[in-house]
Amino acid sequence: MSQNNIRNMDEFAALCGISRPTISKYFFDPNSVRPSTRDRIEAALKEYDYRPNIYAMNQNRRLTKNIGIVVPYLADPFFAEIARVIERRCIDAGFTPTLFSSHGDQNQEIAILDTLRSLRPAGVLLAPLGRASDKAQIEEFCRDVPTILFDSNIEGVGAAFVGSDNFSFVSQTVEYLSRTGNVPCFFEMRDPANPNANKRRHAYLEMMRRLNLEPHLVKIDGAGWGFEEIGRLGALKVLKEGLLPTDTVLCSNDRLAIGFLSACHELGIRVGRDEDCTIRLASHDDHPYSRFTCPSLTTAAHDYEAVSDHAVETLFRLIDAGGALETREETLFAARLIMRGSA
Amino acid sequence: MSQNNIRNMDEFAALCGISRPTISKYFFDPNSVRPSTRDRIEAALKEYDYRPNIYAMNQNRRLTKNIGIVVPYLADPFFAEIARVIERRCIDAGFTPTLFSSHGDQNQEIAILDTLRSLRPAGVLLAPLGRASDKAQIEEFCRDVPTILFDSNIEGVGAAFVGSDNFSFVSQTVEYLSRTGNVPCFFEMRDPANPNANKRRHAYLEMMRRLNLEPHLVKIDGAGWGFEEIGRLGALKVLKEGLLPTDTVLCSNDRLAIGFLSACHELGIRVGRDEDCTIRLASHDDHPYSRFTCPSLTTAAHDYEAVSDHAVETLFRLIDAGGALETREETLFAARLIMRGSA
DNA sequence: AGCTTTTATTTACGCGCGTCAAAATTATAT
DNA sequence: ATATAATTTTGACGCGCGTAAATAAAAGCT
Repeated sequence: MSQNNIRNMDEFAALCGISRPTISKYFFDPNSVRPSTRDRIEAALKEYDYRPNIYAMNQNRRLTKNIGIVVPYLADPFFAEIARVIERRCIDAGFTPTLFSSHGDQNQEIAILDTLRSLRPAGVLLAPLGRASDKAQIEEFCRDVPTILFDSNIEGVGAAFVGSDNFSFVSQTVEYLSRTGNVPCFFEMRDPANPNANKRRHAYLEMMRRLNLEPHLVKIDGAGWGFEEIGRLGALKVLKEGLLPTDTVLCSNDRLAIGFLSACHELGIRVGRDEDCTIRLASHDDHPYSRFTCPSLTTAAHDYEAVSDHAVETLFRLIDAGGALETREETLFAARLIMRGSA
Repeated sequence: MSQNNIRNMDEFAALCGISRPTISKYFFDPNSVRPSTRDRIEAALKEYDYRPNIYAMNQNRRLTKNIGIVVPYLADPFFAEIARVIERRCIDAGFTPTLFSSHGDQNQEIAILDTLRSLRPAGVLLAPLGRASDKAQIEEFCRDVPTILFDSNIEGVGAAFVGSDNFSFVSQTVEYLSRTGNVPCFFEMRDPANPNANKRRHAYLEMMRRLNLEPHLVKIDGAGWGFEEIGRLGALKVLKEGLLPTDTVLCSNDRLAIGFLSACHELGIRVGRDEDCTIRLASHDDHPYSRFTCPSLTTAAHDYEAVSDHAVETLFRLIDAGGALETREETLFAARLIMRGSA
């Protein structure tokens, strides 16, 4: 690699012995030039280490190669993990992903959409905050920018939704718990931030109806995204006051369950399938930490890869199609029951 | 807010009744124009909702308002949290932060630096991978771009380093454990990815020497960033084979400790201070989940806020100073011992 | 060899804004 | 009121690249 004195594409083109428009074409899509030309450019690229100025590049392109990835709460390893996979796929496809986290805050989510607008991305993968989202703003954004929603759906908004099938999650855990032990009650936040929580409650009620079992909802107080602490405090209250209707608890999600386990430990209550255990606990999501809790969590796992891959593929189709699909697609992936120590 | 038909700064300037160079000046720094002018611009801004094209804007600016934030592993909530705080500070100061995660991979880290170069950021806050980093590349990057290292130091690289004082962490935990119980052994990975791990080992050895106690290092196998699983497998091996030299264990970091607790639970070993417990366990970092483990983790806490704030402030000073500080600064913040159930 | 199709070159313009210098205006101080 | 300093306006150029149309060259085919 020689000294990099190349100031612009003109100079690089001269060094290549190839005209600038062709170089420009190459950088937009390396396959759009003849293989022999491509080889010559890439040989020169190796030698001179030139990179076009991204600002000048994106200024007048019809379409940038940028992709926005927005998650509601990055401190949740679940989202960190899914963002990682999506990012990888975008890079491999020649795009430049940028990751944003709303950090559980509506204003931040709106600010991110605003920033994204000015980035003029080819497409956006958006996991909305859910109940806390300003739906009108998101809807307007989706009209302007090709967007795929994931994880958390907003009816009719965005070109497609890719997520998990909440009924598949809950039906499997309910079926397993009720088959192998006592009737499960459903432990959840009173006002869940995420629409998946509501779907899970409905799925629980529906499953209990089908199994001809009496449903019990245990609703706990708390707001925000600190689910572990909310679960812990809620469980402490419920356990201390003897409000738990059954000895089998199904948490709406793993983070609540982690808090529940913590409360049980504080109170000396043993959780699990063993003889000396008084509570069985299961949950949903297969949070990255759920295998390291004590006891490890029985849970229903997202198909991370499938959700990520399908979201990205749908976005690429959307981009190729010029920003609109024929109909709004909704794709849900089934869960996989993971039996561990807690139930 | 009226219809946004404004195509460029010229049109907006015309609507404002203010010349374009002044508008341009305003967008670079709102305080650089007379208050009355600023008010007029901001009134028009409210009415017409214009935003300058960031690509055209950054193309010829001496300095962009971009700041790069790079963390080694975003699926670790510790980094997610610190990134969140740093991001907030940057936005409040009028910068545009962009978050990158190396995902524990050297090639990704290098690719990120490459991307950052072409973003021409005003400054970068970089938490390197550590041992896995390509130091030569990082060094070269730091020569070109004003960079503050945080969390994990590389001697002599970057304009400054901001992190935690590992000796403060370990001295407090060692002192506490040995004062209130048995001699602690030090549980760590054989080849730690992070330089802090080495500093912690040295601090442990030094503290044991000072206290006139015999040190015991327990080194476990494993590579990568899945510390919980590495800790779990290591603990299973050590516990099963009776290789633990003392009943008091000090883990190098919380994520290893989470795995250790998991192993103990699997083996029916009770951890904590109570009579019926056979092991006491403490650790370092105050990982966001450490208060929810069973038992909750006694640990030494980073001063998140102080590290984030000081890193950001140092970066701003660096930017103001034109990209170079007189001398390379190293700032370390002390830990705070957090006593919980595990020891 | 002659034809067609594909690909590259030439030439030229424009994007939206940063920036500069000189002139004009406005605010502040005396 | 006048001088001085601070700010804004005017007018103009350039940044690095996208893109378009006309032309030329190369490749593929018969």
